[in-house]
Order: sequence, then structure tokens, then C-alpha cells
Amino acid sequence: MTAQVGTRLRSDARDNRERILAVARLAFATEGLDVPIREIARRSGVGAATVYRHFETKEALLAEAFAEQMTACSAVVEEGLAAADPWLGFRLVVERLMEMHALDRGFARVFTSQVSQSVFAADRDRTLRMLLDLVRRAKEAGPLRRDFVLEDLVLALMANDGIRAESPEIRAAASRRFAALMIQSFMADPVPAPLPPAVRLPLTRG
Amino acid sequence: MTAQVGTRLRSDARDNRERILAVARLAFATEGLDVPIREIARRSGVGAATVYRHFETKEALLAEAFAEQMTACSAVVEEGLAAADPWLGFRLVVERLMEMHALDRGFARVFTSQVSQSVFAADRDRTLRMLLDLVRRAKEAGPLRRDFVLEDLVLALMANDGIRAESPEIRAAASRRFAALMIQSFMADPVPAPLPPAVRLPLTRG
DNA sequence: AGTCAAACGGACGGGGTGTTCCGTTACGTT
DNA sequence: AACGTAACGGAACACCCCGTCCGTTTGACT
Repeated sequence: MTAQVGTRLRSDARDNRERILAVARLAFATEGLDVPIREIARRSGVGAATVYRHFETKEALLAEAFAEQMTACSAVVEEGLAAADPWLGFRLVVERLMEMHALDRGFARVFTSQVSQSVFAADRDRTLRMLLDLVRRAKEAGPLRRDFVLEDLVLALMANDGIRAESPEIRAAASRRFAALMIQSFMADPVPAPLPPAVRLPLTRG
Repeated sequence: MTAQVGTRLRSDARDNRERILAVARLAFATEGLDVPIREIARRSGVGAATVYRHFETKEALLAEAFAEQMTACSAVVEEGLAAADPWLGFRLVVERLMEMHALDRGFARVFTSQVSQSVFAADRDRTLRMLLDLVRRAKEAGPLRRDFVLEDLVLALMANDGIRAESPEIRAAASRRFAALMIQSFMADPVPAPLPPAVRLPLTRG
């Protein structure tokens, strides 16, 4: 059973727990969700059993590892809601969410995972529902196209997750340009705006 | 070693080879690249060794299975090049490529795979290079934004691959809407156009 | 220092995958 | 019909994964 948060842990246990979480966050962010538990244990300097003593299953570890990312998403949405101009707030949310997802492969994946039973679905849906108000206001204010639906943002986020690159830096750059393009497409009366720099993907050198 | 194409195969061998290819194409298209070779062998009614006798490695099987999809891509681009209006041609290419990728998870994945050594990279790059002319003409004609680069299409295709859904139908519908959005964002002087219907993704029911 | 339960980690079982070995089958030719 | 070989397929190999068991270590408290 997962150790209770309220329960006093032995000092070594508490240290191990936090070290495992830190290692897991980094590993999942940079390498994706399929990093083996054993590998996380190895990098944490513990045995595999110790990881399982602290986290019932791999999904439990994922849930805890991404908890702060999840709340960071909520924070971004709240920031967007607080903006004076709803369209600016909406843009900010799109840009920030996509950047977060670009910098954390693992989180991006679980955020858009389709499994409704997932531990993340509830939090994600709450975050997205908060956005509904911002969307409504951005439509009323004019700049957001009327036929935009929340699912379009989900679509854009899933699409953003599809962007792969050799390094987090390149992926972030590609994601920035992608976000700018998507925002263009969400505008009711688009005024062409300059885009972030294009990225050089490992394709035709021509 | 993979059986030579020119070499006369025994009738049963030839039958098996084509059955394996057909099964592999369907499996990779509907279930993705990680369908086990064993499973493909089982569905083909042969042993695993028989698959390996016809295809040196799994990647070789992938290459051959997606060969016709690869040429279909070239055909789409040529169709686009042949269009009288380069912008219409460009739109057609984007829409058709994205639809193809939405209907074939496996092909989508290998087409945008970053491994330059990949057997697909050469064909893909040749196809993309053909597009350069269409892009240039679409820019000169006016509708395509001047700061568009070919990498943006690759970006869009990778993004399209990120769209996941429960069924191929839903994925295709989502992809259609996504393609329309991307095309909007590629326009130099966007005139808001109606979008294909929104998709109901398994998220907030609100 | 002594004690004891909490915490640990190496080894294990069960399952999966790509690929190969080798004894068996069956096609095609005489 | 007989025969040689191309082709076959089940079993095996090597590797990796998740999750658990159990004998050993170690922190905390007296």
C-alpha cells in the first residue's frame, strides 16, 4: 500500500520517496512514459521494490509525478481568466499549455490520454471546464471564431503532442510556431501576424 | 535473406508472402506499428519463421507494407501539382495527406519518423521536395503566406499524427477539421471559411 | 548499547517481443 | 511414383518489462 502522506515516515524512507519522485519527473518529462520502473529505481539508487513500496503501481507514480504539472495547468488557465482582454487570456492559455506540453513529453501524453478512468481525466476536465468561460467571453469580445469549440483546443493539444524532435529545445521552438499557427486559425477575423521562427526539422536539406 | 523479387518462388511461398503483406498492411494501419510479428504470422496462418524468411527484419516488412502508401503520397502531390490553381492544389495535398495519415496510424508514424537512416526517409523527402514547386507557385499566386516553409507542412503532419481517437472514423473527422484549421493558418490573407463539423472527443461532457 | 519494527534490495515468477534453429512437410520436376 | 530441395512451423534463445517475496539492513527510541 502507498505510504500515507500524513503518516510519519522514517527519514531514509522519506528521502528515498522524494528522490524517486524527482528522478521520475525528469525521466518521464525527457524520455516519455515508457521509462521502466527499474531504470527509475536504478537512477534513484534504490531497488525496484522500494519504488513499489512508495507507489502502488506505475500509474500511481505517474499520477504523483505529474500532480504539480496538473496544478500548473490550472494556474495557467486562472491566469488567462484573470486577463483583462479575454482574447489575450485565451492566447496566453494556448501558448503556455502547448509550451508546457512540449517541454514534458510524459505530461503531454497523460494530459491528452483518452482513458476516462484515468486519474488525470478528472483534473484535466476540471481545468478545461474552467476554460469554457474564457472561451465564451473571447467569442463575445469578437476575436475568437464563433464555431470554435473546446474540443478544438483538445485537438490542438493532441496535435501539439505529435510534434517530435531531437531535443526539447527544438521541440519547444516547433511548438511555439505551431501554437502561433493554431491561434491564427482560431481567429474570427484573422489579421496575419508574424510567426515565431521556423524550425529546421531533419528533412530535406533543400 | 529476403527472397528476390525476380526469383521464381514456389507457389505456396508466393501465396504466403502476399497474404502476410496484406495482413501486415491491415494490422499496421488499424493498430499501429507495434503489432507483434508473431501476431501477423498467426493471422496469416503461418509460423513466425515464415515471416522472417520473406522479410529479413520487421522494418523490412514495414517498408514493403507501406510502399504503396508511399507512392500514393507521391500521386497526391502530383495531383496537386497538376491543379490549375496552385493554392487549390496545395490545399488538396494538405487535406489528402492528412486524411491518409488519419486512416493509417502505422503509415503516419513511419512517414514522420525522424530517423534519417530510415528506409522511408528518402522516399518521403523526394515527395516533399516535389512540393517545393507547388509551394513557390502558391506563394506567388498570393494565397499562401510568404513566411510559410516546407517544414511547416511537416510540422502539421506530425501534429496530425498526434490526434488520437477511439475509432478510425472519429480520427478521420477530427483530422478533417484539423486540416481545415491548419489551412486557415497558412493563408496570407485569411478569409474565414466554415469548418468541417467539430468532433466530440471523450472529454468534458459540458 | 540494545532492541524491534520499518524499510530495503536482490532474486524470482509470469508475460511479452524480435529473431533463429532445426527437424518436418510438400511443391515441382523427372 | 519417386525424389531432392525449397519452404515450413513449433520450439528455443536472448532480452526486456511489471510486480512480488523474503532474508537482510538500518533508523529510531529506550
